[in-house]
Amino acid sequence: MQGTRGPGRRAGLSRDRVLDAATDVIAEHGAVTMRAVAQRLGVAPNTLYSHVADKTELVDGVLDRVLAQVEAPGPDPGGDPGDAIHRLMTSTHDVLLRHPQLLPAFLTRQGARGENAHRLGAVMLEHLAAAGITGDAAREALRVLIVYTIGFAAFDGAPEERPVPGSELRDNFDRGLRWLIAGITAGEAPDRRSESLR
Amino acid sequence: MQGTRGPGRRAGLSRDRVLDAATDVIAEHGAVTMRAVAQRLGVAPNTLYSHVADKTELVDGVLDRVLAQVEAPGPDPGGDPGDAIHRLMTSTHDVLLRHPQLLPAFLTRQGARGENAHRLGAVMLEHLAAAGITGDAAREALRVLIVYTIGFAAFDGAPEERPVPGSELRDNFDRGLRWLIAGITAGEAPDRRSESLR
DNA sequence: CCTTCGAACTGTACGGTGTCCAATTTAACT
DNA sequence: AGTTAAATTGGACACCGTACAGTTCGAAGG
Repeated sequence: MQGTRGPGRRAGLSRDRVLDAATDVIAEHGAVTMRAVAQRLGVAPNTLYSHVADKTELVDGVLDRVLAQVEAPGPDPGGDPGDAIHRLMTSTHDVLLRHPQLLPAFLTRQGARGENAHRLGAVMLEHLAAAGITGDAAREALRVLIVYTIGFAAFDGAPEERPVPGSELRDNFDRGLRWLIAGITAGEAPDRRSESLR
Repeated sequence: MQGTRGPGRRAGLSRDRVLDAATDVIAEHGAVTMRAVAQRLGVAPNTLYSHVADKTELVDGVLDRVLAQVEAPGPDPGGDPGDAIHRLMTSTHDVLLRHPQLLPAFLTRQGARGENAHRLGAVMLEHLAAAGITGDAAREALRVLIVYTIGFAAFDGAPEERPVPGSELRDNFDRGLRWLIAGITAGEAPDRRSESLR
C-alpha cells in the first residue's frame, strides 16, 4: 500500500481534472476550498497551484464550464429575433438554476469573464442586430438582460424559505423577461425609428 | 500612558458604535473583518460578540442601515403609482451605488432581510396595489423589480474597466426600469383578470 | 453603605482558510 | 547520456471567525 506519494511523484493531474474536481466539490458542499479539491484528487493542496494560478481563476474556470452548457441558437434569418433572445436567456436561466450552489460565486464575480460568456454575449448581439438594435443601444439592452437573468437565478437559488414552487418562479422569470424584450424590441430610440421595418 | 485596557475595563461600546465602525471599515477596505472592526474600536476582537451575534448579523446590520437612506414616497392618491415605483427604485439604485463596496455582500445575502428592507417592500406593495396589482402578481412584480435594481447596481459597482461613464449607466438603468414598469402596469394576468377590480 | 449579579471585555487558543518557499522527483529533450 | 523544466510535497506564514474561561465594572437590592 503506497498510500502516500512523496514529493516529485506525479499524480497525473491537469487543469481539466482540477476543474472537474472543483465542480464536484462545489456541487456537493456548495462551496470550494483548495484543500477540499486537493483531497478529492488525493493530492497536497499546493499541487493545485501548478494548474491554476489562483482560487479565483479556479472558480472562474468552473463558472465558464457551466456556461458552456447554455444552448445559444445561431442566427436564423426569417425567425423572430425576440424569440431567439428569449430562448437564449431562458436556457441561461435554466443552466444557472441547475447549479444553484455556485450562484453566489457567479454574483460576486459579476457574471464570469470567460470565453463562453464572451461567446454568449456575441451571439446575443447578433440577435439584437437582427432586431435592428446596434451600437450602444444593443450593449445597454444586453446588459439589462444579463443583469436580469443572473439576478433572478440568484434569488431563485436562495436556500431560504421556499413558499414558491419552482415552476411558478420560472413563470415569474418568463414574465419579466417578456416585458424586457418587449421594451427592447419595441420602444428603442423613440425619436428615430425609421429603418425599424417589420 | 494606559494604552492597553485590562479585561473587564469597559470601552463604552454599543451595537450602534460597532455598526458605525463596521461601516467605516467596509467603506475603506471593501470588506469587513471582525479583527479590523475591533482594531478600529481599540478593542479585542471577541468584544464584538457582546454586541453582535455573528459576523453575518453585523453585515446585515450595516446593510439595513444603508437601506434606511432610501427615500420611500408614501401613498399619493391621485398620483401615478408607476411614477412612485420608479422614484423608489431609482432612489434605491442611487443609494446602492453610493456604497459600491458592500454590493457583493448585498448580493450574497440576497437583498438584506432587515426591517428597512421589509419596510421598503411594504411600501412597494402599496404602490402596486394602487396600480391595481395585488396578490401573487404583486409579489412577482416586486421580485422582478428588486432583482433588477440590485443586480444592476452590482454590475455598475464592479471595479472592472469602466468604459461607460456613470451618467450613461444611470440612463441605462432608467430605461430598463421603465420597460419593466410598463410591462407590470400594462399587461398583467391576461387570462384571468376577473376579480382584479381596480 | 455593602453585597450581588449580570454584562462588558480580555487572553488565549482552536480549527480553518489561501498561498508562498525550498526541496524532491519525474518526464521529456538534446 | 546529461540537462532541464515541470509536477508534487512538507512545512510554514498570516489571516480568518469564534468558543471558552476568566477579570472587572456598573447598577440594583438590601
